[in-house]
Amino acid sequence: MIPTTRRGQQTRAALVSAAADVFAEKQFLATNVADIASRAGTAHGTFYRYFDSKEEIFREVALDLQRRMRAHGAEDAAVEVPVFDAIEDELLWRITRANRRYLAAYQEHAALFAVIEQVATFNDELLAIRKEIRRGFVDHAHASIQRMQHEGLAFDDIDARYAASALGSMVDRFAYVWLVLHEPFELDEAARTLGLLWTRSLGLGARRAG
Amino acid sequence: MIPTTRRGQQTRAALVSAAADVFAEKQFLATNVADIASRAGTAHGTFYRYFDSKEEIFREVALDLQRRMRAHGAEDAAVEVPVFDAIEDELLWRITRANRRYLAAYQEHAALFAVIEQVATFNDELLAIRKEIRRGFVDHAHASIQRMQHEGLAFDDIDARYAASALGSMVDRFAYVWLVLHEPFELDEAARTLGLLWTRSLGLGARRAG
Amino acid sequence: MIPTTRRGQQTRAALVSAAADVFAEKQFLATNVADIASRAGTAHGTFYRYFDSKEEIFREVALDLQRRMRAHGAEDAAVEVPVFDAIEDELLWRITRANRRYLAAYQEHAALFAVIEQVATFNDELLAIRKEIRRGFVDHAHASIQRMQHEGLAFDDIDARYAASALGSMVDRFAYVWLVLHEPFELDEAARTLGLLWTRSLGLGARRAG
Amino acid sequence: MIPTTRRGQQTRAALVSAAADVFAEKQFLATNVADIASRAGTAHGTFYRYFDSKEEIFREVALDLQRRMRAHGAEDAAVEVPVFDAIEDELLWRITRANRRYLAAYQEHAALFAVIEQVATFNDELLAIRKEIRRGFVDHAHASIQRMQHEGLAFDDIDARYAASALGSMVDRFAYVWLVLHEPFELDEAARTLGLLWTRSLGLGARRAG
DNA sequence: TATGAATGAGGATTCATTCAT
DNA sequence: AATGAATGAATCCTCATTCAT
Repeated sequence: MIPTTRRGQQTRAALVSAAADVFAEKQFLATNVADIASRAGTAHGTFYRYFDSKEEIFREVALDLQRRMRAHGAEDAAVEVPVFDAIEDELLWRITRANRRYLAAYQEHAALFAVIEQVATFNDELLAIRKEIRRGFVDHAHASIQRMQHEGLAFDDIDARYAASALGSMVDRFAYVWLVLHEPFELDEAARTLGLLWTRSLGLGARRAG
Repeated sequence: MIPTTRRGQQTRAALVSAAADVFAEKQFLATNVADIASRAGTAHGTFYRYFDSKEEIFREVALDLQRRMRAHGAEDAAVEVPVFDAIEDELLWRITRANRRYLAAYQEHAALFAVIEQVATFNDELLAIRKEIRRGFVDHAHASIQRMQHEGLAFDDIDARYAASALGSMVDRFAYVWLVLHEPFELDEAARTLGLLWTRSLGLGARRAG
Repeated sequence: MIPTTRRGQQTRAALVSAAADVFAEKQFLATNVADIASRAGTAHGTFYRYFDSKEEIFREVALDLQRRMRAHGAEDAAVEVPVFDAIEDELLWRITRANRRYLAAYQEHAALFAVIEQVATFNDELLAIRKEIRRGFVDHAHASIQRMQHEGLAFDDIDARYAASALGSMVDRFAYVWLVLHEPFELDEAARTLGLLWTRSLGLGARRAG
Repeated sequence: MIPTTRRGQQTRAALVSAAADVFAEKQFLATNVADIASRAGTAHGTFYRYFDSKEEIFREVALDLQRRMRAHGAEDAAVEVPVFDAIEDELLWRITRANRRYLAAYQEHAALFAVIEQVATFNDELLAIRKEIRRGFVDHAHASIQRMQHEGLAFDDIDARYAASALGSMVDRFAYVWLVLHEPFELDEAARTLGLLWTRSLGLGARRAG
């Protein structure tokens, strides 16, 4: 339910914000509505004025994150592109930058990503949102690979959809292993490596290392 | 607790087997001990003669799977290696085969993998087992990449550990997206594509598509 | 609380009217104050400006119905009485007409009667009102029977109070079974049958069917 | 759920018995599961081993009552019938006895009847049970009246179904008014009066008071 | 060893009512 | 007078685990 007065809006926002914190701290299962309400400084019952259930507020938190990630991507797109000698250099630069962006966003919200990952394993609606977050990344890759294949810049003996899904998974899961499972990696080196793996696997950087 | 009598051993085995079925069907959270016991044809209380908790029997089921996967890999290693013209051909063949093996195992036990993935998000012990299953795959890749780098067969401008983790994630997550999230892929094409992406990203198949 | 301004009176009336509708639709327990307020087009809090509780507004609705039923009876009493050959004919006519009136009123407000019946089972005040509605009918019958016994028109081997209660119950409960429990009956036939049972049971129509 | 061991059966029986007591004392709405469990001397959770909800145990209590009433009727049917001068005398005797039986049973379980009446106003399943209890009485009356009409013992200008329902309602509601609403009546006089009203209304005792 | 009954902590949700604006 | 936000007590039900036989 959406409040009409300023006071209501503040309360609702406080609940969403508190929920994001608590979910990040205690994950989904260990979080209970009472935690969220008390963290937001409201009565237990007030929660139910705005949300029907713990699932619903979680959805809101997850959608917020999705929205912020998209906004993040857009603002970042305004960055000026340097001049390159070769098209392959530019592609490597672009891909590395996109991966870096994804990793950085994951890093910033790692705890929330971890919970979303968790909830997606037992809640279909959240699974859909999780897939949605992923899709933006993968669909974009799919289109890029197809374009590069047409332009003779990428090997055309592989299926672009398979490749996009696999390479998307590579970045996505690498971030998870790094930031949620805490295997020790480092942002710049990760972005560089993933960029190289990505471009070389598609053939973009083929002559470079020859 | 490990039973001494034959009857006890049968009961215990029946519980583990029933648990694997029920966990695969209803995931971890929705499964309750009563389900497992009744599926095993024993009384509810009997469960606690052999296991301390739901977590413990799950651990056993997960370890069983891990054991079977390792056995699978070993038996498969006995397959005869054909004669190749070039070392790159052989590497592609080996890597594709390893990936195919992983995908096939995942396919066979997809439901259980999905549950392990779920439980690993909120249970540290299971997370360790999950990492263990993953490590076999990734450590092997790490060693291989290092060896290939030393032998001049792979690009040496990337960190082998980063690459192994990333490529391992690629295969692992691809399997999840395919078999748990049900994006439509096909085993042979998947193994072939993953093999090509893997080898090319490391430089092994560089000349091939030139 | 009774409002002084015209606006207040309108709001209060809107609440009572809305309450009657909602109570008839959802019975008492399933009705909540928010329903009534929103049906009346007022804010939730406004309700409590005029009524102390859900019970209180229900009492008002019930009393309204009682008032209307009495008015109904009164207006009906103005109907001209035809000329009869025998006193028994006239009594049958009067009793049938009274029963018909009660049944018709019940029919018109069946849903509300049903709720009153419900609330009377757990609320003493409403039980009193329910009895009140009933009493008008039964006391009148009691007096009539006594008079007829004195005049030799009715058997005097039965207690008028027992008989009045029993016969009142007969009509009252018949209406409930018909209109709330939905056993299929028909108004005219019902009024005729009840009238005959009533008069004969008291001896008024004894010779008639002999 | 039905227990297999003696111990379980005792617990279940204790719960049903406790429920009957508590329902009779506090009616349905004010009764909560905790009351029943503690009255039965069991833990709260034990209740749910045997019953899914408060509604379900109430159904059991109500069905118990229904069963006992039927048994009551049957055993009573064995009473020897005296010799009468006239058929009307015998009918009056039989009807009075049946009414007395119904009133006595109601008297014995008045509190439970009251609750069943209550629950039937908001629970469809209980309403069905309530109707069932009533039906035994009314159907029997319906058949009797038809038979008496065929044999010329009862007026045939009224519909037997209407009459049976009305007269059944008369007895049923009289009992309620007496034993639940506590209007002061007395068993023997009530049975006598109801018997006379019943027979005379149908014409059976027509000459008697002539 | 097996059985099935008993336990009781724990958490979600509702809604009549009060309060601040 | 009206609004709608806030309150929090009350109660149901689940289920992992323990116990008595």
